Amino acid sequence: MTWSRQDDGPRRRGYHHGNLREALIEAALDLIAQKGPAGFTIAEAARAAGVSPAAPYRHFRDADALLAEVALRGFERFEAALAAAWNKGRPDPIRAFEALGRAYLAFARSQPAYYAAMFETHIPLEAHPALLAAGDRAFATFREAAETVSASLPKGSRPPSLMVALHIWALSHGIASLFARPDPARRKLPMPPEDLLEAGILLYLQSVGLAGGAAPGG
Amino acid sequence: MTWSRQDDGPRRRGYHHGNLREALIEAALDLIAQKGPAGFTIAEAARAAGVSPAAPYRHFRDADALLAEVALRGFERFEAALAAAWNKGRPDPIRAFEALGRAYLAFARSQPAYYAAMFETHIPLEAHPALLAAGDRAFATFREAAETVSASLPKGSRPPSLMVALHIWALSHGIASLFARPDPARRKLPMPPEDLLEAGILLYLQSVGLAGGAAPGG
DNA sequence: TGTACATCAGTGAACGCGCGTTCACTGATGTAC
DNA sequence: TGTACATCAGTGAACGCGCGTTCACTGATGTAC
Repeated sequence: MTWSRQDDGPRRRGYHHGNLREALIEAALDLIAQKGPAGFTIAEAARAAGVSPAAPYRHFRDADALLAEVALRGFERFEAALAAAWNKGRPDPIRAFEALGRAYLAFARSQPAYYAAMFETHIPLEAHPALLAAGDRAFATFREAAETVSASLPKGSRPPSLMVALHIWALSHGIASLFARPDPARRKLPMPPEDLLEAGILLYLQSVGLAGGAAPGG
Repeated sequence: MTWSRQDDGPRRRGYHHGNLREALIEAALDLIAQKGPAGFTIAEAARAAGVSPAAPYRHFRDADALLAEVALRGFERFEAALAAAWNKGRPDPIRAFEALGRAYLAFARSQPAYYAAMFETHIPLEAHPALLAAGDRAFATFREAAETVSASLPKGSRPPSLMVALHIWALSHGIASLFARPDPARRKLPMPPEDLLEAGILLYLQSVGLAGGAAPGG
């Protein structure tokens, strides 16, 4: 027996938590993952953080403010994941674009709590400009990819790169939401969602003259 | 002054409501439209229907059962709207396919409560096979459209019509969810979502050889 | 280095509220004869 | 056509519960001097 602490439970702490803000965000993520974005309350997050129900109000005005913070961090991670996948267009722009799409699905699959906070909480974007901006930064990777790919064409025949970016974003988002999210309401597919998306991106890029090669079979 | 009733409020009724099941579904739709799918309770729906809080339990086991019924009806209406837009491929398959996409967006725009119940309530599809079936029937219109359009190509060069249907469904769903739904979290576009989707469908169909003509500008 | 003090971050008790759910009940409706 | 009776679809009161939020408070931390 030693005099040092022997605690298994949540790190014993003094009167002050020391890191409550972070702990609440983590707790919110856990709760969202378990019960969906609706099944989360300030009180339960406080309980999970081992703190009185009044404590969270020192850090967040209300539940929406906490959710908005979760969504904001989600967008930041999302942006990082997308940028890493795009990898400045290496090894070549078409393959990097496909990797970008796969990263979208991978995020929806592996971070369903973030994904739900980002896309299903109906937080008014006008009231949270930081959230809107973070979403735009994530989308910027699609824009950059579209521009890079587009630059390979002669100037006169380039499709509007904003349109290309929006189309591939929407396609990725649709496949992620319908087929990739780990959710009891997810629909089953006779193929991996990744394959479906990859084929879609390739076909689409061909149609705007940005990729050659034969259409992928299925 | 007459002896006939003069009531403005909810139709005066006797001890029995007579149509409570329907009234509860309508009330649920209203509540979802006002506060999102989470801001709906059995108690409030009962209140809206002018009935005691215990009455709904004669018709629905719990809130989820009521929500599932709303989603089911949503899919039925959705299917009807999509089938009407497709109109058996008239005037010609390509234009009918575009009309199908527009109908998708129109539904998301004009029936946000149904749309939310159908796609955001996370009702386990395995526990509600009727719901899954209704969703499949709605999707069947996309399949039919893809098959019809595909049939215009010589047999050897037809793309898999299931793939085509899934791609256009996902694209429609992504655009509807991100840009078309009337929602405080909707993102703004520099163009009508309908135009974005129409261009996307046309480009995609071109890429699989199913539509000719120049790419739409932007 | 020590001390006084301001500020910060948490406590815990309390409140009103609305929800889900149950229960024995009762009024209305439908049906057999 | 009438009557008895079963069934159905509501009532309303009650319960326990957890949430959001507030309040005066207090322990801990940081800082000025």
